[in-house]
Amino acid sequence: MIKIGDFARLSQVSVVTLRYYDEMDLLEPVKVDHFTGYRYYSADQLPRLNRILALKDLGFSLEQIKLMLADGLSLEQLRGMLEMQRSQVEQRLSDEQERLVRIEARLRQIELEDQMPNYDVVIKTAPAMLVAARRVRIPTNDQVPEYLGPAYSEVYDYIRKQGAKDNGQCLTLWHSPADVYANEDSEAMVVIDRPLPGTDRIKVYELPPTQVAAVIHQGNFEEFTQGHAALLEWIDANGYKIVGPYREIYIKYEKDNLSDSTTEIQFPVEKA
Amino acid sequence: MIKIGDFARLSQVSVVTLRYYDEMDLLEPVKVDHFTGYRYYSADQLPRLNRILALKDLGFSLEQIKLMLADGLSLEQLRGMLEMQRSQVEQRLSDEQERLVRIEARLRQIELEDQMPNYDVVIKTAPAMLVAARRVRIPTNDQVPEYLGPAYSEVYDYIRKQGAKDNGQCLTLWHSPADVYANEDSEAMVVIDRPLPGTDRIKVYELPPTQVAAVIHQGNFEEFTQGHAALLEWIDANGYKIVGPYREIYIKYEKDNLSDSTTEIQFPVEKA
DNA sequence: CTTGACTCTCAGGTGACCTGAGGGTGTATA
DNA sequence: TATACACCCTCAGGTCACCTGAGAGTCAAG
Repeated sequence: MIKIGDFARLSQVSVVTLRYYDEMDLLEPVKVDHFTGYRYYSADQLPRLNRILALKDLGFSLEQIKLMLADGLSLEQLRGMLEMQRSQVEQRLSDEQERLVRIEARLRQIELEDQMPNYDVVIKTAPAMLVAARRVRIPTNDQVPEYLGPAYSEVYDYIRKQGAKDNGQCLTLWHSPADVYANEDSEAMVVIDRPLPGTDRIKVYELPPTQVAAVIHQGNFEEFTQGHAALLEWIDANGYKIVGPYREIYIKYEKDNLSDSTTEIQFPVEKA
Repeated sequence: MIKIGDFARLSQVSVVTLRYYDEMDLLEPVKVDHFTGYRYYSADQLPRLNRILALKDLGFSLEQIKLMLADGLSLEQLRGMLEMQRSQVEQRLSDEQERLVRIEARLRQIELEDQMPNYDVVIKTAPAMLVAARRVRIPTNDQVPEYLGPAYSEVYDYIRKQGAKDNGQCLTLWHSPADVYANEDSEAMVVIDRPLPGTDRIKVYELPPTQVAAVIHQGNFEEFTQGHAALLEWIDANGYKIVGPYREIYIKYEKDNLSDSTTEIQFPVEKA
């Protein structure tokens, strides 16, 4: 008959934790005094407690440990749980490894530029969307407005003519690589909420959900190259690779005040 | 002016999370309608949100991120935080790696023995303790009781004669390696609560706090070898090394019923 | 004017504990 | 025998980064 404090000293587990394990039905004292509520343990309970600690050390939750300590658990089930745990730990391991890579990339960037980077890259999954699109080839970089403008007008007109509605989102897909600025192959798209028939000039299809690396660019379209550079560098430094045409999503756009625009640049990526 | 739901869709952050960031003063809407409580965001806030997400991805807490986003933080401080984070991530990384090793050791053991291992090894720090000790050499393994018994009597007598008190804990230090069972060099110790003078035969000193790998052995002393074997195997499989004489701590001990004893076996270890 | 999508606040939950308040218990010493 | 002191109890509330759900108010379209 060992009082909780002595049992705590023996096992190096805090009194609070022992009470918590009691409450969880994970390790119940051999006796609880009915009048005082005092908990009394036995030396025979140390192996069970040690098993709990060992399993906790392997990363199992108390709930899982309770299962594993219950008798009637087959060896197969036990092995299954261990294997699941192994794969989870492997996952966490690689997560931490990637995190470390990202931290080191940021440190290097600080060394080089003497400031926090201007762009923060985030990985996300762009949702599936139904779009109406007009694809055009643009001879030189400064002709972009002159080609994209009419392309968008054409798409919007078509949508209106079909009696459908856009939901306000529009984006451009650039089929040429990010570092090519001549004869670019681009696609002006407007998101719509229900299917329409397509034509030769206007295609209607669904963009599937896509994992992308993204940055927010604020200001003129001419400075997009900076965002592209930041993204390309990040993608390279963090072990991703580009797997499709990149997207420009126009979040804030006023013709009269182009330098106050906000645009998201998204590169579809996968882990290399 | 973007409503919270649209801002959530743009940023792929849940509405709940945005409200939480507002409450944390991490990202406050540009405007909150005083009557309805509706939050309104601006596209200009996306870069800040992206920075929050990027830093969260590096493993920082929201509290740390708040600091890092506050202006007036020098580049030096920033670099310091990143370096701290790097070392913490490295720590977690090696923790997970060790965890993986332990899981795989357990899986192997299950394959071999077709059951959960009998002993669960835990790493802990044995606290510092003040002891009175009598060191004796024991010719053969079956003479252990015949030598240790008188040694303990001598220590207890000495403590009593000095008018001091033992606190009930006693242990044996084995200076010979665990796999040697002849001519063993052992030390019978009793924990005391205040300093005593020593003699030729009885030494009084403080055992420093020591990191140990430990198992609980239940039953006869003759079966200790199994516990030793389990410990040695674990220590080897998990990349530790033994750095001192091992200890036997008598937790439950009745002369009349030796097979109902409980003993802790502790090997002082360090990471190899 | 209704419908339906959206928004608000507030309370409570998650896991594995820890802290502290307020009060009872057990034993050794003056 | 009184008292000091270490120990034990329960219960409430906190941690972190959110999520769930209830109940009620708001907005835009039809």
